[in-house]
Amino acid sequence: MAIDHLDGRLIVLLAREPRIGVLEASRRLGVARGTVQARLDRLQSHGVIRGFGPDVDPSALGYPVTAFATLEIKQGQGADVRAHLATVPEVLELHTTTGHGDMLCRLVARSNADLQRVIDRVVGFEGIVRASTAIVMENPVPLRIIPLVEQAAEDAR
Amino acid sequence: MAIDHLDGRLIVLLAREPRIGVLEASRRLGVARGTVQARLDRLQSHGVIRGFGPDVDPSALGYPVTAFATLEIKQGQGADVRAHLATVPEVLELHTTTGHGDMLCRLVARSNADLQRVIDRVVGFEGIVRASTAIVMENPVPLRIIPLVEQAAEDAR
DNA sequence: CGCCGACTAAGCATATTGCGCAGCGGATAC
DNA sequence: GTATCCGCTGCGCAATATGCTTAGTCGGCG
Repeated sequence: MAIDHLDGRLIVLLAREPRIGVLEASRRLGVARGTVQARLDRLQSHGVIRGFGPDVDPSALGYPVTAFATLEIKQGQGADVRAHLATVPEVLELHTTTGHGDMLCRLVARSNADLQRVIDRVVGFEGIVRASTAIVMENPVPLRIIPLVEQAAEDAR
Repeated sequence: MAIDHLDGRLIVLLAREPRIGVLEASRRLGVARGTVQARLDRLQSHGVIRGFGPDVDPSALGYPVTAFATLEIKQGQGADVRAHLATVPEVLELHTTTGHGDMLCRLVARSNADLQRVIDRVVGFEGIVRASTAIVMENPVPLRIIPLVEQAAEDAR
């Protein structure tokens, strides 16, 4: 779904100041409250905005180490491996990618030593042929969406 | 910061039903409103909960293609490359990782053809020696935090 | 034993929400 | 040209939530 300029401003506003409500947003955007409400409903029902879940920082929870693991899977074992990885809390996300029928997953751990435990648990499963892990040192660009929203809103102009 | 069982339940509740307010949360958890308010304040001030930003779906915005690019950087060019990548809206996140002074970034694009444009823009910068890209086909485990929160709350028990 | 921190329960003024209403363009179809 | 539709506005209403304060209770800890 395409978004227009007002949608873009609304999303950016909400991203920057999530605590504000519909009424405050309408004041900031200079439109009627009903308009903001209608736009929000539309954005949510169209799935552009999935929700407003709390943004939890794993490092504040005691998991300061992040890593990405590339997994090589034995043919035909994909579904089993997925189910296995879904049971590991430290697996924050999992993608299947082009390449060699591979998967890429994001892991967190309590320490570098703990990462070993996590990796052992991840790869300790029949069907995973090989895993190569890259530990994250810095995160210069944290997961963001604002620039893309602005781009999309601009395109619709 | 360690979280206790009530913190864990609160976070999970908010993650599952973000629209509920403090009062409703206190009803669901069976505790007083002031308690929920105090817990929330504490979680936020300690950075466990960074905020409640809208969860935007790039594919609904017209960017259905996701890819991960591993970048090899020329020595000493790290800072410049970071600044460059930060200007590309399609770069949703960027990490520096162990390995070969490498970086890993998440990209989105409007189509596979458009991905070529994005990659050209990403690597069209002096300082990037090589890039290898993996296109995401499926996302069996979307970015999640609930299992980790439950784990952390359990550990504190 | 006394203190302290956390939780409960209640109250109050204010702000926000969800909802419906009529009116008003601008764009579109005929 | 004109009828129609759609989105936005501005308003009002009752119901509800918020921010804040107070007082009382309970358990742990030095």
